[in-house]
Amino acid sequence: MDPDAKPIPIQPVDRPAAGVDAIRIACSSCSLRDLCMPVGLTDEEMHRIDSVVTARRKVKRGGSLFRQGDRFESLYAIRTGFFKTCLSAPGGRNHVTGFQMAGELLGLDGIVGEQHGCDAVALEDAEVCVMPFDQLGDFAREVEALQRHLHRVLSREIVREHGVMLLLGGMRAEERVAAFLLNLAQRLHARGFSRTELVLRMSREEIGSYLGLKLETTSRAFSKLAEEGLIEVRLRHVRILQPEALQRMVDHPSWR
Amino acid sequence: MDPDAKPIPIQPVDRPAAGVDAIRIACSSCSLRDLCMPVGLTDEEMHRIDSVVTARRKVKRGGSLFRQGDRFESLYAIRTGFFKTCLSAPGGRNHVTGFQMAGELLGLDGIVGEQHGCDAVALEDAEVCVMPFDQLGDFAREVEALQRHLHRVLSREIVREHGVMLLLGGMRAEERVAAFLLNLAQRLHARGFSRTELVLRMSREEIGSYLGLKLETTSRAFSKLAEEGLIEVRLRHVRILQPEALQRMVDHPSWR
DNA sequence: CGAGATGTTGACTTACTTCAATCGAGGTGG
DNA sequence: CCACCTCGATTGAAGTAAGTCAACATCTCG
Repeated sequence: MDPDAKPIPIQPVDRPAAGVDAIRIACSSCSLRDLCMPVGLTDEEMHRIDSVVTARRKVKRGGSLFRQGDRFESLYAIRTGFFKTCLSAPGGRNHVTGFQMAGELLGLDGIVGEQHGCDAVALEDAEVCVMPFDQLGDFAREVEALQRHLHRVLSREIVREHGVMLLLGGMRAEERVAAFLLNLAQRLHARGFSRTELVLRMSREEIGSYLGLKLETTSRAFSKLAEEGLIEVRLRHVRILQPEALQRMVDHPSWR
Repeated sequence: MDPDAKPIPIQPVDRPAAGVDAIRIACSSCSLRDLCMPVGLTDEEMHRIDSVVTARRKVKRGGSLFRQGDRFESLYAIRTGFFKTCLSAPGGRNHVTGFQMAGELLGLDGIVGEQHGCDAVALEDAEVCVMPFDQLGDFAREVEALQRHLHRVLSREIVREHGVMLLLGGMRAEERVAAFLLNLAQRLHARGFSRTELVLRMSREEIGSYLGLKLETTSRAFSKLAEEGLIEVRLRHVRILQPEALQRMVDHPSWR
């Protein structure tokens, strides 16, 4: 089920892999810099950050970057690919707590307790930057901008989860799916993709788990939204036809 | 509806209020220190923290410590009393995101965005320590232990919300209430109260909002648990009769 | 091409909501 | 002191959204 779980080769910075991707690891020249890192760093500070991000790691589709209970040592910044984070509760049950894309951080819930609090599974072949947390902390004590950035990233995750709680606590199936699609589209758009056309990387079951719905209910909600002319769906391809109408659903849910 | 919303008098450290509570503000001599602050600080560092916590603030039952949209300037550590945090979504709807008690921090979701992301409402007369976040940050850059502590507090909140998402996403009413009661009892017990006997500070409606249930459903769940002999309920007084059985409900929910 | 995974749809069941009536505790004023 | 009121909690009956079970369609990949 999980072909390449743990022993994934680390790509050291001073010995880049051969081939097309043999680029030196450097945040200073990374196109995602504005997403992961604070803006307005001096060259000196930027150079220092380059020394914190020591390695990259590739994760194949279906493989885990880390698992619940693994020793926490690093945060990971996604360079390419798409992840889900999920909790495995006792009894074989499983709950998706989020989906993450390029430029977003993984592992924040591991800081307390020294071990990862969830699984991070790649939904497509992915590559991440490894950021040893001790070094990140050392550096954050020297550079206020980085410290502030770290605090904001943590706080943003708290706010994001508030939104999910709102969704789980008081929206009906179609509204949840609408919120999910708008959120995804907005994040993809911030990365230069279409605001209205998206390809889902996850199954109906994974979406359902995230939204607190069964897969059948999720599927029905997609169909209903399509029937109402708000979206166009064919399997994992979704086109948002009436973003304002979807937004209205999210802003004015029918109860609570 | 809200007798003392905004203009609550600040109690400066160098001019303590007259009367029984005329104690110098000092984390170093605070009984809740182990809950709010990292352990193992030197006297010097402890003294420095005392200079960060510059003021206390009293909030009457029903009053707000801060409101969604207020400018974020400080974190607050609860000294006495009990709070709820709630999001007011457009349309007059309202959702409780958490309940906080002595020794816990309020305002973490305000760090990103420079403004508070929720309302913090006192469920009983309360007093908090005001910790200006800029100063806290300055100090965290000097003392690694404080920095680590801050990171852990933020991370812990993320983990806590994961638990709530699990609850909202996949448990039935009775299981949610069981989880809620056990969590409350555990936190109260860590503060020296009984592990089995508790007085709820919040209404059925507020509990329901937190758990994603209507107040009637919440009430029914309480009654059912009582009927099954797991708890004893009289209004807001709850006695936990079979903690293990409750724990089993939480560990082995019937679906998802 | 065929097998297995993934997605859709229908019929039925269930858990929660909704609406409404009742009860009891706490507070106020005659 | 008690009648009265209000608010929160409880309980019942009816309605509904989502879950469950199952059949079928469609895509993917060896």
